[in-house]
Amino acid sequence: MTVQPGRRERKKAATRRKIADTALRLFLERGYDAVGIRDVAAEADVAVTTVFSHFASKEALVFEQDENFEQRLTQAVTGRAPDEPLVPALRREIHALVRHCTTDEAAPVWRMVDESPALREYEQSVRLRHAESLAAAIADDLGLPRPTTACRAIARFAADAYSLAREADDPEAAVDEVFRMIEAAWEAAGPPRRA
Amino acid sequence: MTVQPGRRERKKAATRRKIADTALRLFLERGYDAVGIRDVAAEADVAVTTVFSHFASKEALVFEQDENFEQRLTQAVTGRAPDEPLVPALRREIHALVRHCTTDEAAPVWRMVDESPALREYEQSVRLRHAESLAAAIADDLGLPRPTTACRAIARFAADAYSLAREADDPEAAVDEVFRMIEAAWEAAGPPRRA
DNA sequence: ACCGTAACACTAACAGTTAGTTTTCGAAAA
DNA sequence: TTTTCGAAAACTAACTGTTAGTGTTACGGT
Repeated sequence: MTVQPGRRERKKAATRRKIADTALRLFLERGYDAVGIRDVAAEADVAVTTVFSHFASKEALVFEQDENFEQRLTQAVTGRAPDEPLVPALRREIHALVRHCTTDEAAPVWRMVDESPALREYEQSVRLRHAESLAAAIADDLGLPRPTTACRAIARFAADAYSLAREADDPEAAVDEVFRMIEAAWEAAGPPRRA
Repeated sequence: MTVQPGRRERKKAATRRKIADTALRLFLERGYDAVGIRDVAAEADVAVTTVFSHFASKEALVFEQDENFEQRLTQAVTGRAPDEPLVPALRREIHALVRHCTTDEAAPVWRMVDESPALREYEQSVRLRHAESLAAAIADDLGLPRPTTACRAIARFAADAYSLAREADDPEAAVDEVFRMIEAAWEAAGPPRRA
């Protein structure tokens, strides 16, 4: 029985991790722009094409864990207590995510992102993808067949909250401030169509 | 007197326009990805480096007029009737912009944008820049020294409205729907701090 | 033991972008 | 007019991310 992933998949995962770790280390040591894909490949002892078979682009090397992020967002909606309203649950999770980004461990990475136009642009596209997933989760939670404009709007607003908070002097306060606005927007969007 | 721009600047502007027009024509004829910068340069009868001295990137060739767009947004705030509230003025302008994008003249360009990941990503960064300008205009309108988080949030929400409307089945209705939410968010953001 | 296939390597190229340098030519001083 | 200056554009030549094409290895199921 192959309950655990076989050696093949373990090796693949190991290669992937080695590439990602090496890349992040080099980026932080020498700067994102100063490190080429060829440098990463050489240091990780793999071929350039192998890097691109694991990651779609150079920027993707930095946002390796973004699926984690996405799942936390959607689970904040789908996995919340039955009696907890939607928006506060979302607020709590975004709070946690923002706090996580300001960790000493994660801060240098985000500083690097802020300093590189290419990475900033890529992060936006990642955020938009997350907003789409979130919109789908919200629609599902409401029993809608597919995301309405209101669902998508709230999801984008939440993504904006995250983005603005990261740039604010007091990130946590910014989350609260924007979420007061989102709460009002959500109520104005009309009744969640239940009962 | 050199009231009108001299021949030099006219030639420069002509070169710029020729490049942009040629590029857009080729992109629409053959598809964005199928046309290289070298093709554009050859067809416009300029050197490749000249293209990049006028436009920062290949994508920028498509969004040549984005400053126009930006000005219309900010002027909707700064140039509105003295008694008109902020959000409705913004709503009107976004309405007009969305309508403009669905014009027969502009539609093929936007279809091309929607089909190219690179262009979509670039458009997001343009939109974010516009949102920043808009936030600055809003802050200025309120007499604030610099954009608060609430200003920036409303500006982003407006940009989201534009983006969502473009993707919606009924763009104009989508603008109205999202702006009902924005209106509520704006009121929840607290009193505009005057009087 | 054997075969299919997924992972990876290698080569070579393409496309966007930039640096460095030189030529052209309009604009204003002389 | 002539000279001179500077910006615009050309040309060359590269660098970098990315991909296609083509083998080679070694795991996994038979």
